[in-house]
Amino acid sequence: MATKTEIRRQELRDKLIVIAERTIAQNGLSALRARDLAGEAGCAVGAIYNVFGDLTDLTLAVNARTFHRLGAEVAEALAAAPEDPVEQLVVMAQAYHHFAASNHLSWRALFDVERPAGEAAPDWYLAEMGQLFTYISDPLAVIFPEREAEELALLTRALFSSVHGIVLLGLDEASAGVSTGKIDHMIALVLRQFTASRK
Amino acid sequence: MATKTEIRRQELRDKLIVIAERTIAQNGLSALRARDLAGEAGCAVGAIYNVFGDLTDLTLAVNARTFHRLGAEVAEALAAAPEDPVEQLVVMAQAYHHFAASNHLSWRALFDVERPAGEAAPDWYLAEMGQLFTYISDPLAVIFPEREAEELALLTRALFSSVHGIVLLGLDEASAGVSTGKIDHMIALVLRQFTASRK
DNA sequence: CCTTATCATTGAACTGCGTTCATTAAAGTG
DNA sequence: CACTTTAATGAACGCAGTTCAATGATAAGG
Repeated sequence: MATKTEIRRQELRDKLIVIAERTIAQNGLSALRARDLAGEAGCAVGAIYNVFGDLTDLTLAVNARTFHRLGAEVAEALAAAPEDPVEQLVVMAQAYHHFAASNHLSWRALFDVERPAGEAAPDWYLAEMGQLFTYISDPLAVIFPEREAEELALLTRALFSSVHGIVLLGLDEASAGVSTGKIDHMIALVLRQFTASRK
Repeated sequence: MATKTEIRRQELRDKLIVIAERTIAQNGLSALRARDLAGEAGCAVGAIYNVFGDLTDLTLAVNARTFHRLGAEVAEALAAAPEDPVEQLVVMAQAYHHFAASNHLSWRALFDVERPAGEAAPDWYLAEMGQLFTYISDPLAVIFPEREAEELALLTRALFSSVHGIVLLGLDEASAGVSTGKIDHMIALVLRQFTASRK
């Protein structure tokens, strides 16, 4: 067994993830450079490639952590939310917005990472995404008890995508000085209006 | 006057835009390379920089045309739509989806182009966007006659963003084989449910 | 504990990109 | 036609990600 080596590799792996996480959070995905990374980690550039296939793999490792933090914040908001299912949707969506706003560059890296066309998303992504969808579909099932499971699934995806779109385009302009309160307002407007007629 | 030169430059400009448009449409923004471009246009690499500041400027020129085509298709769909304002919204949103699906890589280039942080969007972008927003806010004003202008503007942006989000995430998976019909379904679901309660 | 074979680490070199700018060619002018 | 001014050229530059022959460390056997 190669314990010495394995331990060192694991330590380097962790160190690189921490550094990459900070770099992305502070300066964005485009600021992630192999030489800078090696310099900060005190290793050779080649060492990065002993531990990650390429920089995209490293970015995916960072993204997994980011997505996990996102899921945790949404779950936390849901736990503190009132019983009312509409309010739960609003609270979760605004938690999503809050996370995206407070972790803008890390959040963008979730979607800006290069993904080979037509390749399946990683398991951790599907798992976290499934968890988010459950948070949404549960209150939706209460609001729309008559709807079939299949249609509820479609509604769930549609609502998630809608909130995502509002946050995405909203933050684009928020960086140009548009108020963040308007985004929360739009989210609430859409969700409340969407659920105003429960059928 | 430098007519000879100006004509040549204009011709090169047009030729480069056509080539870049085709390259982006067929192989995506990342396939746009200065040397390939010069090779296809039969000019020197440096000539590109006599006519465009950089490749981003060229991309923006292509994007202006793409956005204009998008606006025209939405307008065309709206012209052929029924009187009912809800149906108009659905028809326009599905036209947006159809354009994005049929021009996937060109459509993505609209959003994937590098934009310097905190810099104002180009005029043509704001103009086309304003036009799209008008198409949306007109039927919305009919559906929600009680709402204030400010809130209607917010609703307009929110609905556009929602449809955009549904199309964006939907096409991501559509490239992995998910049906395009589901996207139309989600759009209709959201818009119909959103407008089911007119207050 | 030393020797040696195996494996891991290193960083200079390779490739590919956008962009520049000294050189060369063309255009305008008297 | 000579000459000045202006434009076009493409080799060269800088800066990325990635590789791999050379170097160093580790584990196994005596």
